[in-house]
Amino acid sequence: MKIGELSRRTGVSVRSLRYYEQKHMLASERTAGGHREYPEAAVDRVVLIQHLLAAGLCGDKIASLLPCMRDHDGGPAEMATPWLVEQLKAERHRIDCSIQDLYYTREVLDEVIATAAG
Amino acid sequence: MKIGELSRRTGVSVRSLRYYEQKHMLASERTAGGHREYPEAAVDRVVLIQHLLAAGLCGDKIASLLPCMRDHDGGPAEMATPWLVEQLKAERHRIDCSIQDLYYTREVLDEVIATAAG
DNA sequence: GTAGGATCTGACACCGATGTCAGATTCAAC
DNA sequence: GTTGAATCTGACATCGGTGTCAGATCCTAC
Repeated sequence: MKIGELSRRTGVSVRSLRYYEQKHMLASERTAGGHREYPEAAVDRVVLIQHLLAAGLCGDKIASLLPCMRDHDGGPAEMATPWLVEQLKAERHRIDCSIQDLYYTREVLDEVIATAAG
Repeated sequence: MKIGELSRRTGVSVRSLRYYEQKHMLASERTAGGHREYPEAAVDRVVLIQHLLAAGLCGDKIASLLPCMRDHDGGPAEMATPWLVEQLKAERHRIDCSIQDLYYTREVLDEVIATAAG
């Protein structure tokens, strides 16, 4: 499919899709004229990228992580290097901290909301 | 205390403390010569601000939220306006979504880490 | 009084994801 | 063929929190 359709189907702007490609998170074939052509699987891929970005992973990490994931075909295309595994463990720890922080902040918000209501 | 000590005790840079003040998240008295002077309670306040910032609330929201919180003295200094309550509920929802996203992403990371280890 | 460390203000830079605009080119439908 | 919509590239802007630098001023210990 073309980039416009991918944008429509994922809710991600055309601009962002091009950015993902620039950062090597998303690949595309090219038409004779230079237009991007995506396979069906690109939809899931883009959704996944959005999740990872929302979780605070930067583009570079995502780019190196993606080939190490199991995809629909089964095994991963690449094995994570020890260096990458360390990075991912650090990210995992950061995420744990974020989760704790979010729970705490949600309680703070709840208290203020409750106080205003009561 | 002076800004340097507050920085040391909270681990927040002097630059950031001044920024918090500029955004009305943090108040200070001034010496005759213009130097900032903080009460003891500023330490907790700064820690709280860090939590809220880490949770993705922007400075303006935090500034309007803080006076509506219960402090050590008991009741809040101000009541949250209906508008603010709506904002906070929206933030709460955003936080819920973030938590879900983080759990999902953590699973993804775990899977890659496990695959690399196994 | 004086020296040196701390603080002041104001300005500019940075990051990363995204928006937006301009001008050129391609694609699809008639 | 032609035309209008879609896409291309490249550049610049934005946001918020923070880093950093310069030059001036203050505070404290001697």
